[in-house]
Amino acid sequence: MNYWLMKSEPEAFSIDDLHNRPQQTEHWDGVRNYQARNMMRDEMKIGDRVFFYHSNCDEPGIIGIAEVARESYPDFTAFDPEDKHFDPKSNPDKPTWFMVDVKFVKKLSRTISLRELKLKDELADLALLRRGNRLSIMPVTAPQWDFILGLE
DNA sequence: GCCAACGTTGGC
DNA sequence: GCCAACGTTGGC
Repeated sequence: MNYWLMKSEPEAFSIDDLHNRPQQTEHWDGVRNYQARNMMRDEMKIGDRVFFYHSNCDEPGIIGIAEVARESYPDFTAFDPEDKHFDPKSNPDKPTWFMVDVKFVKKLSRTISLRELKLKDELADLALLRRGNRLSIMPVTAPQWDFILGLE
């Protein structure tokens, strides 16, 4: 099993939004970065665990846990000219962009803030904390995952 | 292939 | 709102 961290701006899509979806599941559309796409397309497997991270908000940090509920398939929002994430260069016969479905698992008892994560020597190599990392999807190692859960 | 200009992310 | 750190685009 692999572990991941996925960022979302709560004003756009929060963990409560995920919780309120039918089957508590939603497709993770709109990723338009090749590194993040490759992780979804090639590496994210059913049952993989995901830290749900709220970015661009009052208290950026890990707010809950989700899991991969469906493995990669074409991100259809790329084909819709009305969609914010429309990509005129992508086409359904040879899709450029992929997504997975994620399912709500639980909210943490408290937000583990970015500020707190930065203080921990054990997380020095966490992708989230590496300088300048703006990827919206990042891998988490098993030891990092366990350590972070231990902070709750 | 180089690189300047531009757009986006996201913490602060 | 500011701005650093990117990734992308496009002229050459």
